[in-house]
This record gives sequence, structure tokens and C-alpha cells, in this order.
Amino acid sequence: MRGRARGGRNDAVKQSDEGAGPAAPSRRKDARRNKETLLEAAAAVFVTSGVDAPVRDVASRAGVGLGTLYRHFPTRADLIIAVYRHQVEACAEAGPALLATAATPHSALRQWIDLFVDFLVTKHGLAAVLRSDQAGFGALHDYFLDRLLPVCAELLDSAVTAGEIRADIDALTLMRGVGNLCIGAESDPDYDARRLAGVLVDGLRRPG
Amino acid sequence: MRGRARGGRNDAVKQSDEGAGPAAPSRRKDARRNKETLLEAAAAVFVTSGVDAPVRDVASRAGVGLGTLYRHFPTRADLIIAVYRHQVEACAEAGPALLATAATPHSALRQWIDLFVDFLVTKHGLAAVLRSDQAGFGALHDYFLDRLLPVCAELLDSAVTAGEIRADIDALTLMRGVGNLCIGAESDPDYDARRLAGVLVDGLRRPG
Amino acid sequence: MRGRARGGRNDAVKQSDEGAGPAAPSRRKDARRNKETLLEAAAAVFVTSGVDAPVRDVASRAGVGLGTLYRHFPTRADLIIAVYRHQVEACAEAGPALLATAATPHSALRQWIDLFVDFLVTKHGLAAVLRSDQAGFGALHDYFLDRLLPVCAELLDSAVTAGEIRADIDALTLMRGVGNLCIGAESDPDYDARRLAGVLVDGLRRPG
Amino acid sequence: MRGRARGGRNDAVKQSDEGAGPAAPSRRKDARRNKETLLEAAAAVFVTSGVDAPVRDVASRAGVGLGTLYRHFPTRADLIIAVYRHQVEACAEAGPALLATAATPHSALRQWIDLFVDFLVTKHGLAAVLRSDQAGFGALHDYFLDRLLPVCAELLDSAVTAGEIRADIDALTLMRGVGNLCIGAESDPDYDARRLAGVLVDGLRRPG
DNA sequence: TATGAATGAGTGTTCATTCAT
DNA sequence: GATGAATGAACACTCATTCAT
Repeated sequence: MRGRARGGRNDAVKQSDEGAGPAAPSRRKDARRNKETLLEAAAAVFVTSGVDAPVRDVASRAGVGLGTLYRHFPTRADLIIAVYRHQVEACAEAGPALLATAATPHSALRQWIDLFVDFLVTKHGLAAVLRSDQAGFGALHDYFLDRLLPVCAELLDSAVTAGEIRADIDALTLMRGVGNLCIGAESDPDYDARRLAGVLVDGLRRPG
Repeated sequence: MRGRARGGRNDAVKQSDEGAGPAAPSRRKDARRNKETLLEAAAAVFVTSGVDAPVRDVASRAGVGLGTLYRHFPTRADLIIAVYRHQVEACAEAGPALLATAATPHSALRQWIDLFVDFLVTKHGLAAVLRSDQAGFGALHDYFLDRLLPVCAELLDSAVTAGEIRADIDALTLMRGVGNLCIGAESDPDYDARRLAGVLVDGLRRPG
Repeated sequence: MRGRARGGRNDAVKQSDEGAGPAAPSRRKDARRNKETLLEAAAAVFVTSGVDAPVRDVASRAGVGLGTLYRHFPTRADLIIAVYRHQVEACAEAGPALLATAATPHSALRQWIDLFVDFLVTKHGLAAVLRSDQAGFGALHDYFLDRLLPVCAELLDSAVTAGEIRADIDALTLMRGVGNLCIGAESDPDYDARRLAGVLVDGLRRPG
Repeated sequence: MRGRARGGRNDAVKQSDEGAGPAAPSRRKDARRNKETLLEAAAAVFVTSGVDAPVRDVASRAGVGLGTLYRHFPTRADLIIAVYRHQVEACAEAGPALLATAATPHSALRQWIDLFVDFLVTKHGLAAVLRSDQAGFGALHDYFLDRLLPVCAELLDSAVTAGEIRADIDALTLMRGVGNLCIGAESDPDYDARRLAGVLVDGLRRPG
């Protein structure tokens, strides 16, 4: 982590113009254009250098000024959120769907965790960001939790209710655990985060 | 500012000799004293700021010059190793002991992992250092692996041989997984790394 | 400490554009201003402490931040080049001119070497930088050679062709020799680098 | 150059126990032994890393403490002097001999300069040390001058008296010029310091 | 007398963030 | 609104020199 954050500002992040509601997209065409360019650039840079890449690299790749980047994304977390919003959204939506189609709630949970792992692992360094002590990433942390925690909780609850798994692991702990398991996975082919996550979910099963 | 650090909770770091054999402890009393002071200071700083704390902080807290620190511990990894050597050693030695006393190999593994988790969780930021891509921590990484990997492997093998657990998770993957699970645990009381590690080990059990 | 350096004797460094063509001078007035200030400060510091002076001194004297200096001149060599570009340029252009006006090629060479010596001697420590084994000065070394070597070579060739001088000294050797002769000349009034260089060029004459 | 010298102390260096007179060799056998060991170590280190090598390297190679080195050679210059005293001596003695045997004084001078160049070039970095502005090398500078300058002056004078060469270059200037010509020669096979020095001496010849 | 531990100023370099233009 | 120049704290690391042991 670079973590020289000298003043986090973890605003709410619900009001973006991208997600569900069309919450006031910028009136200026060029501004909207810039935002998209930035998102593409950030995505590219994140692939190459991870989500900890210097912000300047992103601005530079997008061909816009640093100030512009900061205007659109006051925080690195805001940028990461925006870049991965769609995929997070898809992951969130997959929860209920899996619950409806899978053989059992535990199976649904397992498949959903796979999705989650895939998402994290393919995003260089993103997993590390679920760590709570990370300064300046509050917004990102909140966003992840707000969106995915309920989904995970529902899957978990269903499995508990079905008597498939133990009840003493809450969704937050599970998600953070899986998140942690994914750290460093992208850079080491010998480390199989997905399998480990599977083992972890297996471990939730009732002993009996 | 120059006062000798009285060290908040630095137990068990008094003797600085190598693991086996009294490999040439410094002949000079003051040097030995300084090394101890540094170890205490480092332990204290690590508790406060994690193992990534600036080396200067450690030197400063120990009341010695930067050069002195570098003399005794050319690398940050060397410092960390020295600080935690005893505990790592204890953890390593506990492996065979548990194997001998526990009801089953899997039980031994479970208890050993608990030990390992406790060690990592109480050391602010140390867990993160098991990540392989961390530059400049080669010595530390190697030390951990050299010392603990065989222990873990033995426990794992025993459990596999006993038919208790699946065979497709190797010791390195397991250790890295557990290590990852511990990241950030010390700063968040709601995140129960120990329990998660337990779940993970449970997940190793044969499905049947 | 923060006051704008008023620059003791820094003439002729006002325009910072590339050699040929007005290669994109910064659009921002303050940036341009800063670059000039840095050039003046660097020139002043070079006079005082030589071209090996800490970069921090230059930034400090210019009253700008370290980052600003690094932005404009990523390498110390870049800074030196910028400071002396004009004079190097003048020296380079003088070669053909002298060849056209001097009585003989050897005379032209001699006068050109005088120019070269004057340039080096007035720049504290610059001569030492022609040494090839100097790490990190590649850019500077290349610049000098790219610009002045062909000029020297032409003068040399002309004199050889005219039968005035021996042919076994190549331009690079001569330039490095003269460069070396100039080392330390600025700080010792009793050491006459110019005269020595003259003797050297005299020594090139055909024995006959 | 390293040049962090924070307190030069250019004492006289005549009184060493090595040179001509047996000026009070140390009474203690082990001390004498240490001095020799240090000389050998220094010679070896100088070949490898040049005369600017960290003093600690020399002490370490000699297997003695730093303090011992400092006791015997309070200054780096003292060490260099001691290491090369014999060869300097030989060079000094060669002057009159050459004058007696060579065809002409100029020829003697030329041969002597060859000797001098050979000495400097084979000593990694030693040539650079003749520069006058080098802090902390006063003793070395003085020694060289005291011993070799008269020799060079005599050769020069003889040639002047014989009408062979111009009279406006004094011995000091010539020696420093040759010394400078040798800088960097050992590390670049393409740079022929010896030939250049020959050209320089040739250039001293009377124009007529 | 020998040792080598300790000192700490000095240097290059990076980057998040602000704000004048 | 957009730009990107400027800031400067932060950090690791080196080594000449001193002096307690």
C-alpha cells in the first residue's frame, strides 16, 4: 500500500451517475467524456500496476490533468469504485439468482464466493483493500460492504436456516476472510485462492 | 526524545543469539546492550506502527543512531526476524509436540494453526509480509518458510496419511492462506481470524 | 532562506528551449519562470560548489521545492545540460567558422580548443564529467559527444588532410585529453590549462 | 571522489619508517606487523576499488580494526603514500639516471614522463588525487610534489638549457597536466593517456 | 595498544495533494 | 471547468570519524 493519505474524506458514494438511478449526470458533454476516459485509463493502469498505482499515471494515461481526476474522483477509492461498479453490481445481483437456482443454499454460497473471488483476484491489489485499517479507503470499504454484505448475509442465512452450516460466522467476517485469502493471488500462480476459499466455505458445514 | 525506551510489552527478546548454538554474541557489553535496546524498541514500535514503521523510528526510540541499527540489522527483515525469532521457534517446536499428544493429526494441525494465528495476529502487520511479492523481505520470507513450512507439512502429511483430510492443499498454500486470513486482524476486534482459520482447517476434512 | 535567488553571474540562460526548433516551451508563465530561476540558481551553485553540488542546494537557492527541480530536470545531467547548452552550442558552431577563417586547419583547431578550454575551465567541475566511467551522467556525456565530437573531428581531419598533424590521435581521445587537462583549473590560478592544451595541440604537429 | 573529509590534517609525511632512513620503526613487533598487513591490504583494495575505497574495506581486508588503521595512517593520504612510496621513489630516482643516459634532455624527459604515466595509470584513481582542490589530500599532494617536482624540474631545466623546449611551462604545471591526462585511463582501454602525454611533451619542443 | 561499535549528517528520490493560471 | 506545476514531508541508506572498552 502507498498509504500516505493525509486526509481521508469518506463521503457517501451512492450518488454516482453510473449505477442504477440516473442521478444527475454531468450537464457538460466534455466532463462526461473525461470521466469515461478516466475510467478506461484507470482500468488499464489497474491491470498493469494494481490499484495502488500512482494517481498521476492514471491521469497521464487518460490524457487529462491531475486536477480533473481529483475533481471527478476525490479519492482513490472513488476511482476504484467507479471502475469496478458494474462488476460489483453483477456480483451482487448474482446472489439472489444463485439462491434461486442452486441445489442448496450452501451450494449457492459456494458459487457466489467463487464469483467474488474471481472478481477480487483479477483486480490486481484490490483484495488488500478490504482491510479495515487502511487509511483513506473508507469509501471503498463502505461501498463494498453496503452492496455485497447483504447479499452474502442472505446466502449465509439461508444456509444456516437450512441447517447446512454453522451459525457462528457472520457475513462480514466471511467476506473479509475471503477477501484476505485473495491477497497476492494474482501474482503467484501457485497460490490457489479460489480453492482455499472453497475449503473455507466447506469448513462452514455442520460437523455432523 | 533521547531517553531509553522502557518498552511497553516486550517480553522474551532478551537474548539475541542465533537459533542453534551461541553463534558469536558480540564481545562488547555495550554492543550487546544496544542490540537488546534496539530489539525492545523495535518490538514496541512494531506494536504501535506495524512492522513497516520507518527504521528511523526504531533507532530513535532506542536512543541510538541510525548507523547502529543498520549495523545490527542490515535489513528490516533481519530486525523483524530477531524480534520474533523466539516465538517462531516456539511455534516450530510445537508442531511435533502436538502431533505426539493430540488425539488425531487433524486435531494437531488445528491446534498448531491456532498457535500460528496467535503469533501473526499479535504482530501488527507481520501477516502481510508473508505475501511473496513483497520486495526486500526475502530474508524474512525465507526464514518463515524454512522454519515453519516443514512443520506444517509434517502435520498436513500426517493428517492426509491418516485419511482425515483431502490431499490437494499443500503446506505452502495453507500457510499463505492462514497468513492472509490474519491480515488486519489485530486492529479489528470484530474480525475473528482465529475462528476463520479454524473453519479453513475444518474445510480440509474429507467430505465423506 | 526562501527568498528568490538573484543569481550572481548567470548570463545567457534565459531561454530554455531545445537546440533546434522552439520545442514546446511550457505554456505556464510561472513554470517557465521557475525553470529560469532554477537555471540561474543552478548556475550560481555550480560556480560555488561545482556541478556535483547536492540538488537540494539548487532547489533551495532557487526557492522552489525539490519536486519542482525534479520535474524540470529529472537528472542532474539534464540540469547541467540546460545550464550550459548555449555555450556548448556556441562552441560547436565556432568550429566550422574557425575552419573557414583561420590561416590553417591546425590554427583553427588550436583556436577551437581554446574555446573549449575556456568553456570547461569556467564551469567548476564540469570537465571531470567527461570521464567515461561516471555513472548517471550518461545523458551529459552523450550530449557533449554528440554535439562537439563531430566538430572536433572535422577540425582534426582537416589538419590531417592538410598534412599538418599526425594522424594517430582521434577526436575522442583529444577531447578527453583536453577535458582532463582542464580538471581543477578553475580553482588554481597557477595551473594554466589553456596553455597546456595549446602545448598538446602543438604536439600534434608533424615532427618533420 | 568521496570527499566527506571533515577535518583534514596535512602533517608532514617525511618521518615514515619505510623510506630511506630507518627513522624509528615501531618498537613493537605486532605493530610493525600490522602496518605491513595494512599496506598489503590497502594495495589489494586499491587495485580493486581504487584509492577512494571506503577505509573500512581496507581495515576489514587486513583483519585489523578501524582504529588500528587510523593509528598507523591518520589520513587516507598517508595510507596511499605508504602504499606507493617505493614506486614513487623509483620514479624519482629514475630522473637523474635518465638524464645521464638518454640522448638528449628532452628524450630523458619524455621517458621519465612515461614512467610517471605508467605509475599513475596503474593505480586506480590515484591520478585524480593530484587535483589541488581535493580536501584532505594535502599530505598526498605535498608528498608527490616534494619528491617528484624537483626531478621533473631538473629534466625540464636541462631541456630548456639545451634549447630543446620552450621555457614557459613550469614543472608543476607539466606534472599536473600529465596527472590529469591520466585520469580515467585505467578504466577505458580506448583512452591512451600515455600517447597523449607523449604528444604533450612533444608539444614542448621549440617551434623552430 | 587494538578493537569495532556508535554516530548522524548528508543525499537522492517518490508521490499525494493543493491551487494558481 | 480544466490543467499540471509546485510543494515538501518522508524514507532508505552510506561512510568518515570518534571513542568507550
